[in-house]
Amino acid sequence: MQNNINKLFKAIADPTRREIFHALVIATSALSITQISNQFDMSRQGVTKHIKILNDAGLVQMSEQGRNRFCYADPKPLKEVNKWMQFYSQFWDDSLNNLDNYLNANKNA
Amino acid sequence: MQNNINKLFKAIADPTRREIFHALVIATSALSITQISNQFDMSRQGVTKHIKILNDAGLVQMSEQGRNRFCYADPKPLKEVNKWMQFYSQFWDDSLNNLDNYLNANKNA
DNA sequence: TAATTTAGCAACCATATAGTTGCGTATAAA
DNA sequence: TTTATACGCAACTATATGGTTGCTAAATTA
Repeated sequence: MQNNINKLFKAIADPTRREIFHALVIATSALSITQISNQFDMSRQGVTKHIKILNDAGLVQMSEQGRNRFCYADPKPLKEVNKWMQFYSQFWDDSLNNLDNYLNANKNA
Repeated sequence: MQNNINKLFKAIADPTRREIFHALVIATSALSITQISNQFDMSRQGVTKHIKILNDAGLVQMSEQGRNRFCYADPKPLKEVNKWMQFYSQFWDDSLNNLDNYLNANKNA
């Protein structure tokens, strides 16, 4: 359906998912779905859906223990996003990259 | 409706928008809507919508000249995404950040 | 054994998203 | 002046998304 980088960008596009991810990153232990839900003003099922998307993107890993499913963050896939951005970082402070120059190059359009 | 960082993450979440943005970044001149459309298998209106979202996120700037609207990329807002990621980068290669450690910390859950 | 807790699954809902077509209008070219 | 081009606006469509509730089953606790 979708390749990894697409899943990744989609996963971090939602603010609630970024919050859940953040909560897991700063947590000192893996958290169960219920534990995560308690931190958010949302039903357990809502959280479960977000967790699934984060898991599909590789940003959250799971470990089943009895009736619990402990979740923990794995930020490694973000390296891919970082790689994507690195290409554009060369233009961040590029003063050539401004209106005048672009438009001058476009005189005969 | 949405703050800047949310607009930004949403804007880059769509693969077509990332392609349009990329095309503008590597273009040697600003491109009109029609010129961009010609590079994609999509209607002009479809491209216009994507451009609007990129523009709202600050990733694309516009300059009207007669009947043309020239678009050029502005990667600066991506700095914000980079800032977001920097926090998590400290955990990328953190060997403590693995299943066993998390679960050990969770023994009495 | 009975009650409680954790969580999955399915159905449902409202809204957002990604795309289209048709049409009108301003600008530029013949 | 007529024709062609670039573009915005509006309406429409299909599907994705973010959320809910209700139910069932498995695991744990009393």
